[in-house]
Amino acid sequence: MNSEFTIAVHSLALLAHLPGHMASSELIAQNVCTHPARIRKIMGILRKNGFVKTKEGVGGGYMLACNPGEVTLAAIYRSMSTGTLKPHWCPGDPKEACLVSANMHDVMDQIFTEAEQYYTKYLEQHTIQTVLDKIRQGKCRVQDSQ
Amino acid sequence: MNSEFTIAVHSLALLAHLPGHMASSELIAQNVCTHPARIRKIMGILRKNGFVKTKEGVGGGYMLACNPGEVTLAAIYRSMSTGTLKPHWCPGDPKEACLVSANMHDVMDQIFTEAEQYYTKYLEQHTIQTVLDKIRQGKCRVQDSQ
DNA sequence: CGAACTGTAAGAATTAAGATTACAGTACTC
DNA sequence: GAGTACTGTAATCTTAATTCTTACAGTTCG
Repeated sequence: MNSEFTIAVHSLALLAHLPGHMASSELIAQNVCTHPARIRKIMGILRKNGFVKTKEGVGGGYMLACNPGEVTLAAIYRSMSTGTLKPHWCPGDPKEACLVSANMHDVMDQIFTEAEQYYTKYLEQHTIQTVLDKIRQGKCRVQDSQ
Repeated sequence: MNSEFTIAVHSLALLAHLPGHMASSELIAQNVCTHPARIRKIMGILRKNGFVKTKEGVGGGYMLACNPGEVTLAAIYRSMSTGTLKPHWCPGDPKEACLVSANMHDVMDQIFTEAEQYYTKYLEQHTIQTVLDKIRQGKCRVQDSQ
């Protein structure tokens, strides 16, 4: 799995956290620690799925377009990363005479797909809001350190 | 996630499938479609966890040391790949003043850990035997084709 | 028009995964 | 006890996935 799901959650949580619920790709990128172009790509997917709205041109950026308490991590995962849990490489060879070698790929594929459903079942329990709550009640580094 | 879990399941299912429940790393490697050295590495982990026994020397190889109906995929996953579901890259920066950036890493880490528990909960439902059953009832390529 | 944004794609750089090689150790057989 | 057929393990090479960077066209506002 790549990190697009994590970055999407981070970006949405950040927008929910900020007073105006709005930020440019550059600001989000700094917060996430990646490149603005990567943020724009991910926000494009979130826009197509209705989680954010885009404002182009001067003073533009991304704006939260959903209720943070209603959007689950499962919904975000589904729009970003469905199917990325299973490894890329797969064992066996369909042309083999041995049943195990010939059918292992299909069997494991089915198992990974069903396991992913359990995975997303957990993600249903979290929303952008609950993530934000966890973040806020987490240790406040700024005051702890120095 | 890399493919060690899948290969481990494949190897154990193959051993359970074979009459003598035994095979060399080279035979397994051919069946899985990978290199014998990779199989030996994975079988070493399975041996340390008691799933197989090793016989070195001439006529040696790996032998099933467990009841295929009792060993769940969850047990195999735990010994091979715990923690590999989460992406390697992680967003945010603990040194940031912004709470979201500072704490996102810890929060997502916790979420991925808990989601993995749901994932393995599904894997509890499968054993080497149920995988083998699926393989055997799957379409038999050898007779279908040609 | 020009400045400050987004949208998108191509290519480079980095990192993880997998393949290969090598060789020491073990056990069987002659 | 020498030779053969295995495993155990580590180092290195290759390939593929991920991430970064650059570039530029399109949009909006002053």
